[in-house]
Parts: sequence; structure tokens; C-alpha cells
Amino acid sequence: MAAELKKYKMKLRDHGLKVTEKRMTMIELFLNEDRYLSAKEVQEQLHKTYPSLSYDTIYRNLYTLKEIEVLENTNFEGEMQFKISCSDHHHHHFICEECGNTKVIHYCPVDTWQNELDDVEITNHKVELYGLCAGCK
Amino acid sequence: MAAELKKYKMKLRDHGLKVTEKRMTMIELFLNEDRYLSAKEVQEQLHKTYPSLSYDTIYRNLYTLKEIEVLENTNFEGEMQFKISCSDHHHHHFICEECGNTKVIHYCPVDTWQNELDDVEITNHKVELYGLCAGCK
DNA sequence: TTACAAATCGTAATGATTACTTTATAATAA
DNA sequence: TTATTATAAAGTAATCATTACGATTTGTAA
Repeated sequence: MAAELKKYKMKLRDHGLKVTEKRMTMIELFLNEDRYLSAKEVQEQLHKTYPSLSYDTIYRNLYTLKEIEVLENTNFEGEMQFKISCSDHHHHHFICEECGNTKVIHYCPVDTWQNELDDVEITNHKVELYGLCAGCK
Repeated sequence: MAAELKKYKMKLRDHGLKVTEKRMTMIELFLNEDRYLSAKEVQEQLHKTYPSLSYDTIYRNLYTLKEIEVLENTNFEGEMQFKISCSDHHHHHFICEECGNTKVIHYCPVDTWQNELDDVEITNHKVELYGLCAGCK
């Protein structure tokens, strides 16, 4: 097993979760595909290895892995999509609408916005850029 | 009829669309509720006046009104929601997670982001702030 | 190896959204 | 004002993502 997977095994154990084949295969899939995947895409990919994998398992694990910050998610094109969590500091993403690949954006002016709207309390925010990546332009 | 509604009547005509009772009532609803409404909320409100109003009509008109920029929409809480288009210049929204009311945000650093990711072409972006408004804090 | 809680399966239910055929209505011209 | 026509709406069914749940299997710790 690749060294990187051990890190994820430990993360599951640290949270009192079981290390199951399905979960590890799911994590491997996300490591190989560094972009947002829908539940359906996950099902299609994992169906090859586990023909009986149910949506119940897929959705439960997607959200479990999100809880422990292995994955991050966003509502993209009308459905919830997930990708491997790529950075340990606050960031947002650019998503290529052609190929789906993502790039991390570091600049985030949430403080400026909090300042502009000083009578509200911002508890959460979403920033997402869409367009064409260098390769797809 | 309120003077404001005439503006919307003309906008429909300018786009070659018919001015129907249902459409005008829908626009009135959005003018009265200055926040994001789901298709279901629109159905519940308009059901009082039009008990037979179908979802087909609701969805078609929501997207028609969005096309001509009478409404704007966003995917919020897992469903597509619509609100009256409130400003004629580029802007984003703060949405109160308690009462649903929105505030316009004027600052948008899309140029800064384009600069940070200078090898991609940003064609679209989403910025949304969530939290508690002054009243709900 | 056993026992138990957690995870998965298989399948059904739900809820938002879309599709489609028939019917009604707004706009236009005579 | 009326007839004509294209657009809009009704009524209903289908689709698709997501959730739910009882029965079964599996990972883990003793």
C-alpha cells in the first residue's frame, strides 16, 4: 500500500472509524482524480471493483470523509460533488468547466466583506471561480 | 396596478414574452419578499390565488424571468432559489441563515483572482456570504 | 476466536425538477 | 371586435439525486 494511504488509515482510526476496503478504495479514487466527483461518478468508478456497492454506502462515506476533512464538497452543476481536501489552510477553488480540474485560490477578502457589512455576523462563505484552465483555453 | 409593475410588463414585452396574470403575480410575490424563494415556496404562496398552478409553469417562468434578468438565482440549501434582481451593477449577496433576508455586497475582487491565476480564464464566479443579520444576531 | 458495534446491502421512499400532451389565453391583424 | 396563431398553462407522469431502513456482513478489540 502506498505510504500516502497510511495517513488516511490513521485519520480514520483517530476518529474512531473503521478502516474498510470500500472507504480506502474511495479515498484512492479521490487521490487519483484531483477534481470534484459526484456520487454517481463515484458509483460508476467503484462499481468495477464492488458491483454491489450501494448508494447508501457511497453517500454515508462521502459525508463521513467530509466530516473528518479528508474530502471537501460543493454544490456544482445541481448536485453535491466531492474532492480530496487539498490544503490545510483557508482556500477556495477555481474549477475548469471543460475538464473539471481545479486550482487552489489563496486570496480571500472575507475580512473586507465583514468590514463592509459591519452590522451582520458572517459565519460562513462560498467563493468559487469557473472558467477555462490553461490547457482547455 | 403599481407603477413599478409597469416596468416589468414592458420588460416582458421587450423580450417578446406574453404578460400573463401568473407571471405578474409571481413578480409581485418576489417584490414583496425580498429574499431567495424556492419553487416550493412560490407554489405555496401562489396556490392561494391559483389553486391549479402547476410546477411546470412555476419552473418555466422562474427560468424565463431569470433569462430576462428580472430574477437572479442561486443554489441554496440543496435547491435552486430565486429572488428579485436588486441591482444593475455587479454584486453578490449576504444571506441570513436565520430569516433568509439578503444584503447586497459591493466589493468583489475578481480582478485580483484573475491576477493570481493568470494562466486561466475566469468566465464566471460565485461569491456568497452566510451568517446572521443585525436583527437575528 | 468470539462478541459486538459499525458498516454495508438491497431495496424502497422521498423530494426536486423535467417532460409532454391537451387545453387555455394573450397578442396581432383584419 | 373578432378570428387567428403562437405562447403559456394545466394535468399528470417520468426522471434523477438523495435519503431511509431492516437484514446481513465485517472490522476491531478482548
